[in-house]
Amino acid sequence: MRQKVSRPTIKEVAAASGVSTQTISRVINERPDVSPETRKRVQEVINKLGYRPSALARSLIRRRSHTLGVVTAGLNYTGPSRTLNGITAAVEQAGYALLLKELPRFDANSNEPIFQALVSRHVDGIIWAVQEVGENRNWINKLALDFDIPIIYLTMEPRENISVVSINNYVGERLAMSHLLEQGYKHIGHISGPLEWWEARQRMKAWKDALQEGGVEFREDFWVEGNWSSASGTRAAEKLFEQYTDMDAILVANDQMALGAMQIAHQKGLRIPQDIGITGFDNLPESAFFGPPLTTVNHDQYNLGKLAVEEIIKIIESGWDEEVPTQPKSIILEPALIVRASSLRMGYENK
Amino acid sequence: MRQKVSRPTIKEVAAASGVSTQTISRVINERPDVSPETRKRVQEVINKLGYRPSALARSLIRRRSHTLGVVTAGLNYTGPSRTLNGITAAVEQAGYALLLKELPRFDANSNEPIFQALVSRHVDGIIWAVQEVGENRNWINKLALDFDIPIIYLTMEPRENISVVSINNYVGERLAMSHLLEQGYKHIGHISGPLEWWEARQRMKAWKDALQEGGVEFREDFWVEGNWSSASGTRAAEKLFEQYTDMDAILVANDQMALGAMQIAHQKGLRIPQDIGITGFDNLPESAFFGPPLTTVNHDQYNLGKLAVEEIIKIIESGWDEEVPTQPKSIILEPALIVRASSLRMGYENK
DNA sequence: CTGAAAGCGCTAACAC
DNA sequence: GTGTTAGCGCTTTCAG
Repeated sequence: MRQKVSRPTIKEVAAASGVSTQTISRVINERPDVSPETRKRVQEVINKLGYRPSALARSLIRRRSHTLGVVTAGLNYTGPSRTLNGITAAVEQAGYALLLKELPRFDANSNEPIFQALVSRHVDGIIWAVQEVGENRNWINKLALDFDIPIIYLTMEPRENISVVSINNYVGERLAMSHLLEQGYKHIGHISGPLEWWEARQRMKAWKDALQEGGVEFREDFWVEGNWSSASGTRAAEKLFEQYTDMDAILVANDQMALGAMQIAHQKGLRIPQDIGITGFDNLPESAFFGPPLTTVNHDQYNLGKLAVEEIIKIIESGWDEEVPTQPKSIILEPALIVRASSLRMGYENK
Repeated sequence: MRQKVSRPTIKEVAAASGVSTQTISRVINERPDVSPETRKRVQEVINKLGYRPSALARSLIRRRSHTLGVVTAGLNYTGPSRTLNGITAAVEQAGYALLLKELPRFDANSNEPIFQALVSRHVDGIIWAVQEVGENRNWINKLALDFDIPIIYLTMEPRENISVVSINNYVGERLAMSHLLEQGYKHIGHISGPLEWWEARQRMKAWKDALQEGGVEFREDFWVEGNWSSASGTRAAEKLFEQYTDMDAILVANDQMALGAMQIAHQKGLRIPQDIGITGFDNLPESAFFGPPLTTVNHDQYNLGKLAVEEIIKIIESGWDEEVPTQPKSIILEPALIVRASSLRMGYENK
C-alpha cells in the first residue's frame, strides 16, 4: 500500500533517483534525450513514490493552463445542464480541465469579477454559456476586449468579430408553424417565453412571419407572454382562450408551458388535437409521454456545448497570440421538428 | 479605455510605483504595515495598469488554492444538475473556485485519473457528487486514502470514517406508502429504479417494509424494475398490470417513470386515482401539471449540494493537517410528501 | 545524454 | 514602514 504523505516534488524524485530535476522533467515530458536506463530507473522511482507533476507549477511557467473557464446560468433548467454535459465531455476528451462559474441570475450584468476570477487562474479560454437576456450582453465591447483571452459565446444573436454557437430558434418554430398549417389549423395563437430573452423573440418572430405569409394579420390578442414554466403556461393559455375565441391551435415556445396549456385545454373539455392543436419546443424526454404526446422542436443542446469547446480549443491551439489570429465565426445548429399526436388532426374528421 | 495587453505582473507594478514587489504584495493583501501615502500611490498604479494578482502563483506558495474539485455524473438528469446548482452557489458564496469533472457513466470505476487531475491542480477538497451505483464505491478505501485531501460524498450509504451528505430515500417512500394505505389502497405494486442504484434499493425497501408491516406478503410479481426513464415506466407498468391483476395502486420510484405508468393506465381506460393510485418521487416541476397532478416525494437537491460545500469548507478551514482533524460525519436530509390528485381517492366513491 | 543556472508570479521571513 | 533574500514546483535556456 502506498503511504499517505504529502505528494513528492520533482526534487525529491530527483534525489531518490540520483539525477537532476532536469532529467526527471525530461522523463515526465517524454523527451527523447534520456538514456533508456536512466528513464527506466526514474520511472520506477516515480511509480514507487506516486509522484505526479503539479499542473499549477507547469501552468505558471508554460503560460498555458490547459484549463477552460465556463460561465453558465440556470443549471436547474434542462437546457443549460445538457449543454454543460456536452461541454464537460468535450473538455475531458481534449485533455483540458474546466473551471465553472454559475451566475446567480440570467440577466446578471456585473461580469468583471467573473472574468477576474477566471483570468487570475490563467484559463486559456472562456465559454460564455449564458443565454442572451435583457441587457446582459452590453459589456461585450467594453469589458471582454480588455482581457486578452479567447471567448466563445453560446445562444446569442451573432455579432461582428466574435465567435458564437447558437441554435436556429427561428427555423425551429417555422417548421412547427408549417406543420400546423398543413394540418389545417387556421387560427394559431402563441405563448411566448419572456421577450427579454433573445430566444423567445426569435421563436415569436417565426410565428408572426408565418402568420403574415399565410395572409393572417397579426393581432395583439393572438398572443400571451409566459415565463417558460408550466404554471405560466396555464395562466397564458387561460388568457389566450378568453381573448382569442376562434383559436384552434397554440404554438407554445417550450414544452413546459405546452404542458400547462394542455392542462387548461383538458379542463375546458377540448380534445387535443381535434379541437385544439398544440406544439412545444425543446423535446424534453418527458414530452413523448404527455397526454397526448407532444409535437415539439428538437435541438441538440449537448452538441452545442461540444462544438463550443472544440471551436475554442481550435482557436487556442492555433495560436491566439499569433499575428493573424483565427477569424471569429458563428456556428448555427439547425433544429428538427418531432411530430407527435398533439398536433396531428388529419387522421380525425374535422369538426 | 484600458489597453489590451498581457496583464501586468507584480514586478511591473513595483517598478511603476517605485517600490519593491513586497510592498505591492502588502497592499494587495491589505496588510496594515504600509504607509497611507504609499498605499494610495500603489493603489493608483494598480488601477491604472489593471493589475490583478495571479491566483496560480499564490496557490503555489501558499499551499492553498481556494479551489474545490467537484466530480459529478449524469448532468443531463435534473437531480445531479440541481445539486450542482447548489454547489456552485455555495462555492461562490465562500469565495472559492470550482474545478468540475463529469464521469462518462454513473458506474465508472477508474477514478485514479480523475483524482490525479484534481490533485495535480492542488484542489483543497473534493466533493464526490456521483450516486452510488454498482461497484462504484469499491475504491474508497483503496484509493481515496492515498490522497491526503478531504473528500465528501453525496448520495450514498453512510460509512465509517467518511463524510456523507444524503437524502433519506427510505423515509420518503415510507411517507408515500402510509399515504396510499390511508387512502384505502390495498394492492400496491412497485416500479423500482435499477437495483444497481443504492437509492433505488432504499426506495424499494421502504415499499417492502410497509407492505409487510401492513400484513401483506411480498411477492415477486408485485414489482418490476425500470431504468428511471418514462419509456421504462410504460414497459414496467404494462408488465405489472399483467402480472398483478388486483393492483389498485403503484408506488413508482421517480416521477418520469410515474408519467409513463400514467400513460398506460389511461390506455387501459383506468381512472386515476379512482381505479389506480399513482405516486412518484423527485417532485419535478412538471409533475404538478401531469394529468392528473402527481403525488410525489420532494427532496431538496439544491440544498444537498450547498450543505456539502459548507461542510467541506469547514473541514478545510478547521485545519485538515492538524493533529486532530475534524471528525467525519454524515448529514441526512429528510424529504417531504407532496399530495396531489393522482393518489387522492377519498373524495370519490369507492368503486 | 545530462546538469547548472535562471525564472514563471508571488509571499514568508527576516533585515534595516 | 520598507527592502532583501529565498523559494513554492516546475521548465527553459545553455553548457559540457
